[in-house]
Amino acid sequence: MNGHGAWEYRLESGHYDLKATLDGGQAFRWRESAAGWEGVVGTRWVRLRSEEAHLGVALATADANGIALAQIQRYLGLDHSLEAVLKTFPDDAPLRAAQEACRGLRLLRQEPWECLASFICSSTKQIVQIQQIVELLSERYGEPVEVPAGHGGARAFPSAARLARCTEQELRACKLGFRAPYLLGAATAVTTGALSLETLASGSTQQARDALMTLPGVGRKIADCVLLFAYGRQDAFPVDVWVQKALQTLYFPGKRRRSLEELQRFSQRHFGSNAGYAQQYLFHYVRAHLGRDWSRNQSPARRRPRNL
DNA sequence: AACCAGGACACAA
DNA sequence: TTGTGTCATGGT
Repeated sequence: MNGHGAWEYRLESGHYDLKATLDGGQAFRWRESAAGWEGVVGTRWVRLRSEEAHLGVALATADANGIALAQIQRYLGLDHSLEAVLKTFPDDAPLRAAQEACRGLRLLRQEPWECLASFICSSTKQIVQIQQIVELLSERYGEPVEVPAGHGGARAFPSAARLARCTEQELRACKLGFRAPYLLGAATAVTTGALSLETLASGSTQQARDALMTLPGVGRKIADCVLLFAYGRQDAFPVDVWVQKALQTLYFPGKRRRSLEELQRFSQRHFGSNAGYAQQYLFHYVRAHLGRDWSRNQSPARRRPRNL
């Protein structure tokens, strides 16, 4: 244990961009402090700090048998080679630029329920607002987890069973708005076993997608987010407004507007065996480096004015 | 102060 | 199939 009541470990990681990965729209509970990125993985408080070629990992309790570290390693996507993944990207200008701009960005492997619930809350919300919602849900309905001495409290993301016992009004009070009945319905389906999140790990991606899409509030995009960010399905390719604009502008510049379905098909055949990774690189690239004006001015998806 | 946000859904044509 | 209005809330 160090001087601040936490147990310190390390994970070999190569260069790892914690901000891009933990604060880039995959997960919503990580906060940066002076000592590093703090969050909860499962029922464990964790603080991460990026060093030269490894990650410093601080835990609230000793990890005698290495189980905690193994879980965190998996969560961070360290059990696969980033270098090998990037080599499978097609050699085109947009992806080269995205790779250059996103060094050290990785895909996480989150817990399915937390990921699913978070993205049900995500529709038509900015990332900062999703973070607020997810934090409110955790504060009010999550179980407390152990934290280092002198550290403020922390809670796990609430279980499906706990959220299923909430009323729609209680969820609306967490700023969910029209998404409240969606989350309630999904929590109920998962709790009763109408949908088993465990069995989605086996079977084809399409089968898992169909199963997820039976849940209220879960369409193609949110299903693909869960498949990619929780189940590691690289053939999932979530197309949100940003990715849609990125694909249209970078791959069909000045051409007629491609429908969502067309972009979906293009992505499947163009980006190869790690399409999901490419998607996250494009998403992060256009958001972080091209920014908001780009989305306004060149948006081919922008709704045309009424009365015209 | 408008505009838009890691959409889904019911409904129209 | 493809296109629209609606839903709730607040950041920029």
